[in-house]
Amino acid sequence: MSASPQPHETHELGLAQPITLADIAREAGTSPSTASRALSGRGYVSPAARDRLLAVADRLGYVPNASARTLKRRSSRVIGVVVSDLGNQFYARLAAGIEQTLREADYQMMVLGDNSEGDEELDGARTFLAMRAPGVIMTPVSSDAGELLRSQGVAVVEVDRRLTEGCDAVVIDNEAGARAATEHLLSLGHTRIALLGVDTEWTTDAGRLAGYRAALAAARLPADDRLIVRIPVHVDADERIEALLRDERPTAIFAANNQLAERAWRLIRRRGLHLPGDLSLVAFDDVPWMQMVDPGLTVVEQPTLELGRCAAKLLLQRLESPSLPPAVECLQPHLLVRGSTAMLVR
Amino acid sequence: MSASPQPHETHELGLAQPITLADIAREAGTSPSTASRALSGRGYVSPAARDRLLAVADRLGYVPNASARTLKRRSSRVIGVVVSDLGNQFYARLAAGIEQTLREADYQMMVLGDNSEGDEELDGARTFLAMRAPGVIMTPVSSDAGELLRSQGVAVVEVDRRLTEGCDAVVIDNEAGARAATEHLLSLGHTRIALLGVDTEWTTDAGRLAGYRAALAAARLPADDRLIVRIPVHVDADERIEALLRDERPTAIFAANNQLAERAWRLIRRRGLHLPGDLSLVAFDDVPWMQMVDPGLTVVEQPTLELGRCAAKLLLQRLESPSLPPAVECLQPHLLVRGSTAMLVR
DNA sequence: CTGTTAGCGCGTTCAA
DNA sequence: TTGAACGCGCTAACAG
Repeated sequence: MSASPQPHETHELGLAQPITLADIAREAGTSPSTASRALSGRGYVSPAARDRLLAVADRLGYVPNASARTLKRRSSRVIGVVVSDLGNQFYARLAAGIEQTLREADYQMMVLGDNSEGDEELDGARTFLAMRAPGVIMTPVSSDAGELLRSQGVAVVEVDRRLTEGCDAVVIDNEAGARAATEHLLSLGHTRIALLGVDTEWTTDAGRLAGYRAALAAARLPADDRLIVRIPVHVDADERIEALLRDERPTAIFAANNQLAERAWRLIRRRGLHLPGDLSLVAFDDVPWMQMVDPGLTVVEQPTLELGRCAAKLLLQRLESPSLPPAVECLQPHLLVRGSTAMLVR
Repeated sequence: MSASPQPHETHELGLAQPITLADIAREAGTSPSTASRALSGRGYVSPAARDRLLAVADRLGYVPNASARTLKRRSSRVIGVVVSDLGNQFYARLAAGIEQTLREADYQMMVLGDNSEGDEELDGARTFLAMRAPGVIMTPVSSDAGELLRSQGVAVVEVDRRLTEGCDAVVIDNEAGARAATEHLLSLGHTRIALLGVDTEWTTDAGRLAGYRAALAAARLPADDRLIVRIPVHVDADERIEALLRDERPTAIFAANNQLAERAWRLIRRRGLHLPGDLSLVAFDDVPWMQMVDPGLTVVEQPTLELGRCAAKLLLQRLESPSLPPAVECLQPHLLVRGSTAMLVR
């Protein structure tokens, strides 16, 4: 029966190969199946046997082989997350929100960054397919990845942007946010308001552009196309912004994301222009530096952490009930006025 | 033989179960082993068979089952990374550096955050053990995780901090950096220089403290313990910093990491103090906001991305040659003077 | 160069 | 309540 106590004092310096269910079963004098039931907590095991097994497992530092389990169960506990850029605080925060609710449900998060590149996104999808991830959350670049995933039965939720019809998604009310920003500027007397955006058809950019336009239209102001600067992904924004500053001289700028806001802010400063005296600036998405600079930036704040949490919840729900109709959540941003916007003095 | 062409027009809306090596072998009229050899590129396969196999695999969108492969090979292509806080730009950048060189070597990175909690770090280690990760890179909190990992034969490299003797590591020359910062302050005439650090025995904090002390000693200045504020992890720094500002009034502060620098900066501003007129401030570790605020912060800049790259390289090397003696790389930081430090006016 | 055989570690029948 | 047998998908021996 059970062998001698065997202190087994840690530090098995050699290439101690991992102990398996069979090992602990043998040590506890049961069959592997019983050990499996005891340690995975599914199926009947007598309390006595369970205790014995648990004790042995603990003593030997048993770590279940995730690959074997995944292979058998045909699904892992890893949820894939693919975002545009992990270095951007917006996406980092989004991931933090996701991670938080995922770990409460005992799932592992694995984050990958595409660089807003469809190819890398597709690679990521394949990685998650290979790992048999039951679900993936992404800020979609192209719909290829999502379609591939869904065609293989993995649950997908799109977050921040919405690209695929019939897919779970959680987004921000971009139009409302952009409209609020623009209206704020209009209320301060600005009429030459520039929009700095990304040139894509993503719902984020399209929505923010629409909100900007709507606000102008409501104020019966014509939209001046020269004031609408839409910069393609991966194109250096600085030139375009400089040209705007130099040639068009708006009295106010609405920057549609934190990245563009940063570029604009730096160029404004480099040019020796002052906020808000020479120019007003509003950013979509609040990140820490915007509160630290002087004057602080007026922003459209988004509930970024909540965005992530919500996406994770949606995914979890989908995993439980695959046949539910697709859900789309829309969270509200809100305007936070700081010092970078002021009354237009003429 | 091979069945009818089968267009297979995507959108297999059902729960299309993943296709396996057996599927593509059957379709190509070979045995699974040949298919394996062809697709994994190890072992002899006739060009003809290979082409056929590759074509079928491509057509069917074959994605190898990572779990099965890992189970068989007893090792995965996933390298674990565990850092203190993914939200901190320092760690984010570190991870970016790691990811970069890892992917060049065709490894996947999986990042986990402990919150400078030994427990969470240990959980992370178990996760990677479960996944059969061949190696792990970490900013160590306690040596338990590393020891567990190494006892199971997984390669470990410590980065930023060094905790375990005989372990590969890549660090910054903390002492030199701190000394440069303090000397800079001394050269400006400051004598009441406070140190804001973390209260641990980690090499980062110990090194920075030592550098600070060494500079004072070299200037034949006594170290005033009331000016040395060491804040334990997870303790709110604000109170301690406020007390320092209120009760001790140093003329200069050396903040030993970006986090503490941010807290200090905010409190200084809230108190209505001006940099560098009322107080000089130097930070260890440069992050973007430090250049954006006015005045910009004088910092000890570290090659963070390179730190990550270097750690990954070390790991890769260890994986190739497990028997090499442990290597410890030490990178040099350097002082970058901006506007937050100035001559002491009395 | 190819196919057959066997087994990685685990979970899940099914009988006992 | 337990154990024996099987198979998840892939790869490594070994024959052929």
